[in-house]
Amino acid sequence: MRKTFLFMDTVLNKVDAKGRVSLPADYRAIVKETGSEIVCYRSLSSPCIEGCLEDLLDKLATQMEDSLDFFSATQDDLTNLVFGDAKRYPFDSTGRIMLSEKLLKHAQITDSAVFVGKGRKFQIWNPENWEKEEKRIREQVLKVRPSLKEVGRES
Amino acid sequence: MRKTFLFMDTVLNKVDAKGRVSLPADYRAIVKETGSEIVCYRSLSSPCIEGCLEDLLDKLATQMEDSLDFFSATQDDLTNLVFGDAKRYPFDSTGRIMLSEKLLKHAQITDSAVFVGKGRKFQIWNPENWEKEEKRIREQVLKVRPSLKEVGRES
DNA sequence: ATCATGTTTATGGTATAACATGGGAAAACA
DNA sequence: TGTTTTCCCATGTTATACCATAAACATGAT
Repeated sequence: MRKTFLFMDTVLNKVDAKGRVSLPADYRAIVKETGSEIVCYRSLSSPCIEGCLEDLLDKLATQMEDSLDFFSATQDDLTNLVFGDAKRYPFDSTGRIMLSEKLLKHAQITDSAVFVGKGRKFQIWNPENWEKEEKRIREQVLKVRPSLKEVGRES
Repeated sequence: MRKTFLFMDTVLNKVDAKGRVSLPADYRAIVKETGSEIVCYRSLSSPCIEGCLEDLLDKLATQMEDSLDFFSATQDDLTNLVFGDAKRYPFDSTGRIMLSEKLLKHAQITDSAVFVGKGRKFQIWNPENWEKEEKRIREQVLKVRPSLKEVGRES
């Protein structure tokens, strides 16, 4: 069981009529090596699916248990929101997960999907939506931090 | 025995004339793997049934013993209510539990019920009531704490 | 570079197992 | 003995596991 792992890269895969899609091989390796499982839920902020290892949500559950008391109203709302939407998505022997209708609809995904690494988490986007989103993010970043234009150039 | 136990997802099941309802398969797996039992009681704050593993109530009892708020009247009353109301709900070979008239009435459940995951706990709602409740939570949470858009992101 | 070869990955199709749910028999209870 | 609860079988549906092929990739030799 390795200590560090990162969901990375951007991978385009097909989604078949049953909603099946191959989890990128690198992601599968992470699941195997950590012994955890993939959990997905609708992103609260974007029209995309978000995924992470179950370990991360378990950590969140423990934090909530410890920081807020058993009868807290805030805890009530939060846990409903987060865990009511999340669900395990195990992959079969060929490496595919089956996305639910709810998730596909939220992300406007029909016949193909883009996996985007985010470190401890990843996102699954409709390809056209992701193209726009990536553009938006790049422009936003350069607006806020013009100095980043120089990043990566050998000078 | 697995490392993490999280009640998740939102699943709609039918309730038959006898008050029987299938416990979601994922929940049953948790019960089997932990060797604990499902305990249900009327929610103190909402018109719904609340459930968890017996282990969790045991933890609550221990917390009350050890608490510096040993004489907190409120905590005391709340725990009394829970333990006075709680009861084991074992499931049969087909995976169904039989909800009592008391619980069904409190949650206004008749012919169908929605299981909502809450991490270490879960809730059982009348479908229409849950629809309203989910809407309320989403609006409430995003209004009060916009930063919660970041829930689940590593901080 | 180009080609050949073996390996991993993606994807379509299908068989199998698991699940939810209706119904009913046996057991417990009053 | 009537009522309730528990247990088990039967069925349609759905999800899962598995097989087969095709595409992508890495590797080494020419």
